[in-house]
Amino acid sequence: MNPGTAQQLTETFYQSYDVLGLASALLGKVLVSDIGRQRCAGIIVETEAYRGADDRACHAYPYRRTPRTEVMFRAAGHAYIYLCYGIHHLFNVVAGPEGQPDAVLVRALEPLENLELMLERRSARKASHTLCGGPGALSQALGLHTGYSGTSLVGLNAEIRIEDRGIQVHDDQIYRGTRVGVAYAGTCAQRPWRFHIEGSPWVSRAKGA
DNA sequence: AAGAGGATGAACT
DNA sequence: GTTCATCCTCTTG
Repeated sequence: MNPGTAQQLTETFYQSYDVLGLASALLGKVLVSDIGRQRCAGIIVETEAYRGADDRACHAYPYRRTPRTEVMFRAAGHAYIYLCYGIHHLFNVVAGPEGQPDAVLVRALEPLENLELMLERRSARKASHTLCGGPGALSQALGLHTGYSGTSLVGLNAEIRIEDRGIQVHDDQIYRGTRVGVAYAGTCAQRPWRFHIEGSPWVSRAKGA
């Protein structure tokens, strides 16, 4: 695609990867929120994969349906947003075909558009790696919250969407390691299902990461 | 009906 | 490095 143009990711894009493939394919893509007539955007630099079939760290393991996890059973390309520790709204992209409860957690963004609004939402004075570094932080910066869980990321009217703006990320630029904060998941915690752009200063610096 | 615990972040020392 | 805010969701009784 031409540099400078923005191509919204389609249903076909989301459907053409399994959850691990999508987690790495989303690196370098641009997460856009168009909420309250104000647009914010950031480049996805860190993700984690969660798989309902066999991953104890996934809320929907083992294919567990609850009102909250129901969204993960939908087709790829929806938002799954839930509340963590009573405070933080964590944004995920549903992956896999309908009936397969997989999702990609977006953990960090490089701020790209409308830094003013992000700073205001975060009560911050200047941009640093903490502005969008961490799943709760980036959701707050973009105005994402549980009220948007289940919404589609596809289509002209999507308030939350992901775009390809021609940023290339090669495989050898992708760091792969263990996920953050999933020690309770036993051996699943050792799976290298966390991905981030090597050397990016915008990656989260969570404990145990 | 009640209780436990969590895919975190901020403000401390 | 440590502490703790804060409340929803799920499990159990």
